[in-house]
Formats: sequence, C-alpha cells, structure tokens
Amino acid sequence: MCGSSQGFTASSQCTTAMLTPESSPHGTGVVTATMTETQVVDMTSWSEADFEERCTYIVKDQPLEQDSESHGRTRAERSLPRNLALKRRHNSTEVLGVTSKELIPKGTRFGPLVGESYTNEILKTDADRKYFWRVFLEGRLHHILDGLNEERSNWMRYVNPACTMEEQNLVACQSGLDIYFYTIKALQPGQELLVWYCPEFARRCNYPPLGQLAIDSIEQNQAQEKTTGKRGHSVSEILRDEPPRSLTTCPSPLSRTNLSAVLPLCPRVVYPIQPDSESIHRYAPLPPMPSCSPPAAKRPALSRPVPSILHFSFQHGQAPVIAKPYQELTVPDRVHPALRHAPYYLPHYSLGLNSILPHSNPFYSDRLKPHVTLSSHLLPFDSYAHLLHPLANGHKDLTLALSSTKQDLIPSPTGEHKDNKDLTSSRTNYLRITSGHLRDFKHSSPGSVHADLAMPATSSASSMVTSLSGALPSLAPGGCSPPVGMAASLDCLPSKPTSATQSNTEDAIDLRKAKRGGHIIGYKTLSYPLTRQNGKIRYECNVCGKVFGQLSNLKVHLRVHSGERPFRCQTCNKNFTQLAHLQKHYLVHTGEKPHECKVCHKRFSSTSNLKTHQRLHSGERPYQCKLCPARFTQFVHLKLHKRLHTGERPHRCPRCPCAYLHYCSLRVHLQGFCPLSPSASRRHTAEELHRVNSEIERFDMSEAAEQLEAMATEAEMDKGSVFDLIQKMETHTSGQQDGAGGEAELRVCKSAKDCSGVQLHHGSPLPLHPTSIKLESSCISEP
DNA sequence: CTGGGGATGGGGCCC
DNA sequence: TGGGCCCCATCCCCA
Repeated sequence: MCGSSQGFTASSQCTTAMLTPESSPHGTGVVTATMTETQVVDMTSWSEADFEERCTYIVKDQPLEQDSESHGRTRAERSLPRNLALKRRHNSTEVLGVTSKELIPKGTRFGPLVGESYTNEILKTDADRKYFWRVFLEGRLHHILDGLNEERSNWMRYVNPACTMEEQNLVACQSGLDIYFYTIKALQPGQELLVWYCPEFARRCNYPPLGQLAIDSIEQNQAQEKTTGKRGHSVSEILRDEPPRSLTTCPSPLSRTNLSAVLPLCPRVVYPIQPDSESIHRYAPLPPMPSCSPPAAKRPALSRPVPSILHFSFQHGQAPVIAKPYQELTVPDRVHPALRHAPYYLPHYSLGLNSILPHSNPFYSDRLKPHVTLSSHLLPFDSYAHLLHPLANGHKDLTLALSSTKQDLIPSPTGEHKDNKDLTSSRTNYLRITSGHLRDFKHSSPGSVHADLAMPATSSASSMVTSLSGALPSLAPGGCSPPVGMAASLDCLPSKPTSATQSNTEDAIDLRKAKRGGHIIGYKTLSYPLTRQNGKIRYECNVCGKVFGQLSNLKVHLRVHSGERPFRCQTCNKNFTQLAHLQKHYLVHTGEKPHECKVCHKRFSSTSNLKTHQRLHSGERPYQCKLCPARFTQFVHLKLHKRLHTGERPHRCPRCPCAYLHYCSLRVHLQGFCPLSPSASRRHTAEELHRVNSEIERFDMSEAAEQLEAMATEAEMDKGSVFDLIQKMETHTSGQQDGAGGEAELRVCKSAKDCSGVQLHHGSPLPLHPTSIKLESSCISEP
C-alpha cells in the first residue's frame, strides 16, 4: 500500500482496512490494516493487538548494504525481503508493486514501515503526501511517516493498496510506533501484495469503514452520473460543506473539515494525477523547524506526473489535473470500482488546508492546516497510476527485481537474483548502519533496536530475527521525528529505517517468529498453529494440540506422532526419539551408573531412579492411598494398591452393575454409555460401549476423576460440561482404537483454559498434578 | 502383595 | 536451532 505507485483511496472499498497512523514518538508510522478475508481463521475482526499477538511469522527487511554496493537500487528497493519481488514496469526501473516470490503463510508480518518522520512543525506546506502515514499516540497525531523518499524509506512504500476485499491480502496495523503489514491470506508465488487498513486503524483516523466508503462512493457516483452526467466530485465540492455521502457514513461524524482528514492521508490510493511539482517542497511557514525534508526522490516517478489510466474527473481550481483520457481497458480489474470514479481519491491538488486537514487532530488544526494541500495528501494515490499503467497496457513481462544484500541480489531482466548466501557482510553493514542509527536515534523504536540485538549472527535462509514492537519501551517523543533544531538528515530517519536496515531479511516465508524473554526469535517454515500466551509464543502440535513454549520442544514432540526415532543405539539397534535418551540408554551397555546415592552410595543410571531411591532414606512417600493409611514411594505401587480396595464404589448405576468411585464418572456413564440404556445401545455397539465404559472406569480410578470431581464441586458441574465430557469421549473413542498401551484416558487439566477441563488423553497416563502428596480417592478392582 | 530398582519416554529449560 | 541436562512418569522385573 505504500507503493510508490499506489495509494489508498478513502473510498476504495477495498478491504475493510484503513490506514491510520498511530503515533510513535519517533516518527515511525504504523499502519494497521484490517483483514476482510476469512479463511480458516477469520482475521477480519482482529484488532491490532490480535495481529500483534497472533501473527507469528515475521519477515524483516533485507539488511541494507553499503551504498557502493547498492547497484543503483534505492534504499527502499534494497530493503525488500528476499521472499518478495518488485514488480517493475517493462523496460523501466519504475516499481509498480510488490509480489511474493514464494508461498507466504497467512499471519506473516512485514515491516515496520520505514520513512521520514515529520512533525507538523517541519512539514512542508506542499509536501508530497503520497506516502504519508499518520502515526497516532494516545489518540492524537504524533507524527507523519513519509515514505516518499526512496532513500529514506523501505520497500513497503511500493505495496499497492487493495481495492477489493477479495484481493486484499495484507492489513496495515500500527503496533506501538510502527506500522506493519500482516498477511491475512496465504500469498501465492507471484501474487501481488495488496494492503489496506484495519478498522481499528481507520477509526483512529476517523475514517469511515472502508467498505462502506466504497459502497457509498459507488452509489453516489452512480446516482450522480445519472443526474448530472458528471463523474466524481470536484475538489470544490469536496471542500464544500457537504461532504460526499460516503464520508458522511463515517462512524464518527465527519465534518467537512474532518473529511479532509480522511482523504489526504490515505496512502497510495489510486491516483493517476500528479500534482504540480512546483507546488511542492515548500515549507510551511511554521515555527522554525529542523529541516527534515526528505531529499528529492531518487526516482522521478514519485513526483513526476504519471499518466493517468484511471478515469477521474476531478476538478480543482488550483493545480491543474492532468487527467488522461479515460481508458476503460486500462483500469485493472483489481481497481475497485469505487476507485474508478471516486472523486475523493484525487490527485495531489493544492487545496486549502481546510479541506484536508484532519481537524479532529489537534496537531493539524493549528499548524498544518494553513499549509497542507490536498494534493499532497493524496499524492500517494498518484503513485498508483504508474503501477496500473503497465498492467493496463498489457505489460506482462515485468521485471522482478529483488532487493537484496550487496552481493546478494542483482536486479536482472529476468527478475532472478543471484542468491548470495553470504549475508554476513550485509549483516555487518547492517549492524554498522544500525549502530549509527542507534547513535542518532537513541529514541528510535524499540523494535528497531531490538532487531539489532536479536539479529542472529548469521542469516540462514530459514531463520530470521525480527523485532517485535512493544518489546522495548516506547520512544521518547521526537525520537525519530527530528526535534526542533535537529538537522534534517539521516537523523531524521525513523526507527523504521533502522528496523529495515537492521532487520535481517531472509526468506521469511515459512519462518516463524518466536519470542524468548522478550526477545524475538527466529521462525521457521513450520505449519503449526502458533498462539501467544502472556506475550509468549506457544507452539501447538497440529496433531494432538499439545502446546509448547519452544519450537524445539514441539519439533521433538512431533516425533511421537511421526514415529521418527532418529537416534539409534549401535549396540542393540534400539531407536530413540531424542539423543539424550540414547545417551541414557547407552549406559545400559556400558554399565555406567553416574548417579550415586549420598547415603548408601548405591549408584543409579538415571537421576529419576536415584530420586526414587532416595525416598527410601528420606522416608518420603508421596503417593498416599485415600482409603487407607498406605503410602508409597512410587505411583505405580499406589495403583497396584488400589486394587486391594474393592467394593468401594459408592456411585452405582441403577441399570447395570457398573459402579464408580466418583459421581462424575457415573454421570458420564449414565449419559449415553450404560449398556442397558436403550438410547445408548441404539447409538453404540456393544463393543463401543464396553470400550467406553472401560475408559470411564479407568478414568474413575485416576486422579483426573478426583480433580474433575473437585472442579465439579466448585463449579457445580452442569450437564453441559458432562456432555462435553461425553462428547470428547465419544469423539475420542470413536476416532481411534486403543492400541497396545494406548488406552484413551480422561485427562483433567488444572486449568480449564488449558484443556477445557477434561479431555481424553490417548496413550499416556493421566497427568497428575505435581503434588507432594497424592491421595488415592478409592480403590477398585480391576475390571 | 509390597517394595525396590532398571529402563525408557517425554517435556521443560538453559545455553 | 539444537544439544545437553534435568525432571517426571511409566512400565517392567524381581526379591
């Protein structure tokens, strides 16, 4: 969406996402996008926090290399992650958009957005606002992040806006002071990245729902065309008191003034018309500000008028609109209809501030107002035109150039790149750069700094480290936004740049991010669901649902399901899932017993056995029978002991001879599993009932039943929970046959949050609470 | 039947 | 990320 050629139109109904900058002390713009798509997981309702918490793939920018090794590419181009490619105009270096080189999973985060940071004090009157992103802090505009300058921004500026909800695959979210793009769909190889704001982001900007905007825009335009034959609105109309109907639908009432707030800062809306270059780069007569004006864009395409391929009939009294003849065919399908006619997505016209200033924003109301021009606000949209153009003209052989490290990727006509594995050098450069940035931007975004720290020494293709916004404290105001008197230069670079530069861009596609101790971890191409809990990433086994705190644990665990036993004993050919197990096993052959009892000096091969043994000396007998004073040092002994207590099942089934120690077991039995119940016999075969009842009995004997009963007592276990239990049992028992030693069991989890109370656990013993004393509720005879 | 020990599996945590 | 270490739990065997 930040693509140089595209912009978001406030009315484009694209995705529901809208761009709203959240303020970040240092001028990093954060864009949040809402997802409109619903795949397996509906992310449309996700908040920015949800994205931050739940999206776990992280793709960082490619580390920036030395200027001498930039191969003529702009900083923005060089920052492109290697799993992305730039779509260029045929026979031109002009960037039209960003595409994916490979499959990029849903929930991947790109960013943060890098750009120059402006405060209202230093904003030029006629600044090109094509790539403006507003960053808010506590509901107020904090600064503007400008991606106009390709040498001061990153690749995200090239991302085009989505024009329909269907095509949207990215949402822009503000996280902390940064703007990130999250994939809400899996990106297929070659697919273009198309972004839009998330609703939350939009709300901050007082944007109406994007979809609503677009719909209204369409309707309005259609109606208008019917009545007046005129398409779109004139600028004057827009500036007048009556805001376009689409804008009036904004959740929060949009006055004519805040109408301007909506339009101008929608980055990269389809805007074919370029503003008068002469009218820009004029500083607003604001209080003396450090000149942080971005250097002239390297690519003239950014500022030069771009032939419009869109049909925009804008009228403006100031800057002449260079609207090209309407060419129906030139309008890509991906351009949302709303954008084709929406008058709001005007090119950069110099407008009175009144029309475009986000008056709702205190920052604008007083300072920017007199200097802001609509054109600049809308500039982002103009950039879209150049992207559309080639497409419209059927240029299919777009050159894809990948940003890369210095030696890494060299733009080639074929779009291929020389894959240079040596990222170390680039990394070094990156670090050097970042260190400089760190010096200059002590207040740069935490994420950036974080990224530096977390960056792995080597950037293997499959791993990368990313910074997580929020990991570090918020920057002090002005961190990136040059404080007054601060020279405008690199110092003005927002933290984003550092992030981009420092971030180790790799093939992020399958990479998974992980966080450890607040630091970001690398991520891999694993297709396991990731969640976050208390800020920590949890890796969930997609087979059994077990959750792990570390990816390595999950990977080891997966061997349980795959049956993989990569560690083989060369002596007896026994295979093990873990090397440590093999090593322990090998002691069997060597006879080594490294663990010695300090009391009797008896030696053991394992610590656990030693510990068990030591209970003999300490007298500790943690496993206590609930029905008698018997205590045991080992749980297995207690289990055997249970058998001695027969006839201790107070909860008897009125229909059949089944009896249980726990009431909850009886209830489970009675609700569908009593062999003498007509309903049960209709629903289950005798074999199934026998198996299930065996499991119920087994469960009844376990501590799990004890715990469940305790839970039921506390929470008055209702029928629903019992049904859940039954359901689980039914599902579980019907879904898998008990293998050898693989009896399904009812497992009670400590936390209902963890496993919803009770679940069948297949193949492993009941998870007993690590209580020092384990009480045996009762004993039953073995079935 | 109880009690002790061996061997193994699995997971957490740290580096 | 993977190795190493530790811990817990279980099954089995045997006295």
